[in-house]
Amino acid sequence: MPEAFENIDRCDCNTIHEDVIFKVRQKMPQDETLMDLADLFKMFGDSTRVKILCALQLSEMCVCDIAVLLGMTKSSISHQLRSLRQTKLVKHRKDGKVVYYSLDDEHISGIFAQGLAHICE
Amino acid sequence: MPEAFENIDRCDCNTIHEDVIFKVRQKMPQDETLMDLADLFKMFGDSTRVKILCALQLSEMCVCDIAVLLGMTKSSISHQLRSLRQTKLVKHRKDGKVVYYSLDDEHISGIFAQGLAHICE
DNA sequence: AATATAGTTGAGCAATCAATCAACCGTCGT
DNA sequence: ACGACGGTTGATTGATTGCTCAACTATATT
Repeated sequence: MPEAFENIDRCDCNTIHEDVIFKVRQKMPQDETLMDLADLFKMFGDSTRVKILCALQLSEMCVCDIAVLLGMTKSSISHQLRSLRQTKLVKHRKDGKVVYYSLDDEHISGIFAQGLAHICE
Repeated sequence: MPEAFENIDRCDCNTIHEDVIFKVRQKMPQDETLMDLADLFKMFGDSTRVKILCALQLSEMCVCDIAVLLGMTKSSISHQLRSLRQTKLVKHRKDGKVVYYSLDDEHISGIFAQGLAHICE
């Protein structure tokens, strides 16, 4: 039994196209990469975070600014910014009491553009 | 009170940078668009769906093929394919008993590429 | 020192979600 | 007609998740 079918125990069906499975398995990125990719896109999969990222694309903003803009509490915004910080999508600088957030990745606008292209098909 | 602060009732803080909020609010895409965008990226925010999309990028596959490849049940794969179908990310053709799935969007590879670029920074 | 404001944090809760299970449909081979 | 197989579906369940609330830190003002 070739290595391509090592997972057959957890699967409830027979193999139909051995060649396809073998070829695809060889070319697939490794599991960890795809997990990281999913975790990244998870950040774009919530409307609040999308709005925050979209806003920061237009201007650096403090937590209060974002809260007023979206009509939400500082707390909820702060929680989301924490996630975005951990995923290295936003960065922050402190000026007195105020914490200013801005984008920390040049790929974000590209990801948005591709997504919008799909929406507006 | 300018219209830029119409949401101030749901917010628990004073406005700091009126000009920034006003400018950003004018340039932001409308709410519905951003909701749709989040719904799209939600599809990329799960490792099983990412793997399915990644596999279909390499070859057309039937449900059993994908199940064997990922070591999961037909049922769980079928459930995920249903979501991907509804979001117009994959299409299917039937040949006898077998249902073949393939990508239905040319932007997917672009989205993947941008995401991977962020991962591998 | 006292107060107010900007922001963070952890616990709790309701909603969302992905895998499981069992039942089912449709097509093929006999 | 029957059984086997590929695939779908709905209900259930355990886990994840986003917002709220309350408590807290830190900086600025008086």
